[in-house]
Amino acid sequence: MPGARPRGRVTLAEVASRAGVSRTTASYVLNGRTAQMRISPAVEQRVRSVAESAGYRPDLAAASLRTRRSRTIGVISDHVAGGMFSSRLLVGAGRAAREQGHVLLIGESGGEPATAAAIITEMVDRRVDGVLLVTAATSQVRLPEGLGPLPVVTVNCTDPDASSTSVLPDERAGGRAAAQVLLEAGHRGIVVAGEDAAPEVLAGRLRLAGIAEALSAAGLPPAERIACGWTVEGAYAGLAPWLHGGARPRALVCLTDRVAMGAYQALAELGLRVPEDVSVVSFDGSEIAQWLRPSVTSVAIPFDEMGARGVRALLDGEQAQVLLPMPVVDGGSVAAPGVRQEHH
Amino acid sequence: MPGARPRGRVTLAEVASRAGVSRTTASYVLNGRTAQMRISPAVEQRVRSVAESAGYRPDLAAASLRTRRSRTIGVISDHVAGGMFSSRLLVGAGRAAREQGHVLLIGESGGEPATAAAIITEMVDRRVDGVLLVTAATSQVRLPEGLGPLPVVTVNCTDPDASSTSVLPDERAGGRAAAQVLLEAGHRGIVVAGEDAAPEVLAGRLRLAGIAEALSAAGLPPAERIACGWTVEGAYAGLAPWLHGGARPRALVCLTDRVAMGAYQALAELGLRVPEDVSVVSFDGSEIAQWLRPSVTSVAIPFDEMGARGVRALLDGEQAQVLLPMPVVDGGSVAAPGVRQEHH
DNA sequence: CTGTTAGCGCGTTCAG
DNA sequence: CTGAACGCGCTAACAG
Repeated sequence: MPGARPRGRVTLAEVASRAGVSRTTASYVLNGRTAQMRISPAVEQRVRSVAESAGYRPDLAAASLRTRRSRTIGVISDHVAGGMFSSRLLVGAGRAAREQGHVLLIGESGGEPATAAAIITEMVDRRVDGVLLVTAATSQVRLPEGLGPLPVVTVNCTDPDASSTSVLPDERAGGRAAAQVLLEAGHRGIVVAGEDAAPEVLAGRLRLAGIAEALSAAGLPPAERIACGWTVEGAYAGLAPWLHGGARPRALVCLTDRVAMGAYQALAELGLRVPEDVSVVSFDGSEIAQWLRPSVTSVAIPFDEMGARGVRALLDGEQAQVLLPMPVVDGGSVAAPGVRQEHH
Repeated sequence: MPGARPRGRVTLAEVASRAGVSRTTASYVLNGRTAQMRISPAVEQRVRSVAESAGYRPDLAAASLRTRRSRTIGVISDHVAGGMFSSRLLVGAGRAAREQGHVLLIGESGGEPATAAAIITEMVDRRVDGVLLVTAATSQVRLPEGLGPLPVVTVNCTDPDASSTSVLPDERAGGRAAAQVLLEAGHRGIVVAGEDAAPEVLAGRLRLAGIAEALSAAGLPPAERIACGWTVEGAYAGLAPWLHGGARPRALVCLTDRVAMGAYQALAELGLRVPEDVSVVSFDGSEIAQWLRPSVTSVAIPFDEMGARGVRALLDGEQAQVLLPMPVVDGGSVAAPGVRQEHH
């Protein structure tokens, strides 16, 4: 059929008239309500094929006006979009949203409450169906005002009252897993490098708790702690003097991959090899872990999955605190204590 | 005034009636069309204050139905959201969009044309005002179908006909800048590590061209090339044998920060120090550059700015190929050739 | 049973 | 400065 180019958009009225039915009937057919409306299969078929061949797409603005829903989910984050790998959360969330015909509206506050408030206003104005409140670091956040009765799921964070549904990595189990990797390799004396200082950041605390649990369960004393922040520079600055002072750890748990990178630098400076001299395990499962030489075994934050689960929880109206497992990504940084290689 | 809680939303009709005017008048006032409609200042003031105190917010779905605009921008990317630092583009784009009362609708195709098509459909259905087509790597892309007459700005990429407005980093000038840093430090023999192989990736080619230009302008012969991909592993695997074979470069340009990281690993293995033995400059300006020890001087991709410029170009209807400067982020990886430190 | 008429939702805008 | 129509899909009430 020549000249049948689908120029412009086709309205429901047009589909209806071409199919020789009313808008109402067309609407019911296309929304799958033929059963309760007892519409004849013949009519249904006709409407469907017309809609199909005309490339009919409902105008979501019009539908939205009526239904007060927009098939749109708002994602409000502090530093997720710009984050090194937390941004993967957006990928998982986007995929899950698309599977249900939804789309993501994003807004990054940069940690500014005023910006967050502005973002919320914009999203509410656009009638988002729900909001994902996301943080780059596992933490507690106060639910911002202005969301009204909108469904909210907090991802990688909880609010103080734990009143909302939340999706979090199981950091405590992750901590146990990290320690377990070293224990199973035969290590006994484990040193932990990293900070738990920032009071609103939960990850450090929980990871430490998990490590402590695993050691305790194995009948071992608590691990030695080297406080050295969360960063590459901090880790190097904290560990280098300690090592220069003669410390010779055999097994090191770094609380983030960045700390592991700083640790590698400090160890290399002393000529200590991974894993021959020191076994290392870290957290986050970021690309950094794989880039180190040898790659470091890391307990991964499942950002992708967190985003997807957050969206599903939102759309399915789930009411729960979801704890997602943190998979151990094996690297080449762990070995049995074996024979200690001596050199200077 | 007690009990004046702003429950639910206030409609324009309500504002109008409270102010004792028609919806029309209220609409004109709130849209700033008082001048052309010759509305009295008194009425204007009254409407404004009522709207303000009632916390009036227009229903964008309704407005959208009429105006066919949504104050929403679609961002369609391949691997930006999950990218290590290209995700910063979303931050810049979001900020610029918000400044103009717009919001970002994102969709990541993962490089799948089918997914991209689905995303486009969803965005068109939601009447986005325009689309930012973004790639994580500087490249050429064919404009996808289905966008119809929607304004499109390509960011970090161009289409083969260069028909659309595009925003790109000035990779060629960046290449010149990288070489310049080494030339100004007094280096003459420069080696380039990295790949230009992938035909659709422009960055490598342009960076190389810029480097060649700078060397040529300085009356120097072309740089030696070590092809070793774009990755940490690739760079290490490519450079280590070369160095073991006795090569002793004094100045190295790495085509990405990841290559620089691999280069550092290979250099360290040979006991070659940066910058005493080898000066290193790289590209991307990612966080990796700062984490290396010493941090590597890197020619940065201004992702943040690219996102912002892309949005502005879209909203202002700009028609041009924008080339953004790539700032040199100084690190501690460059020194004068000076006295060569010998050791093994 | 099968399908239609009619009005809603809310801001915008043309003709008064 | 106002009345009324409009954009488009949804759905309660109703007729063939």
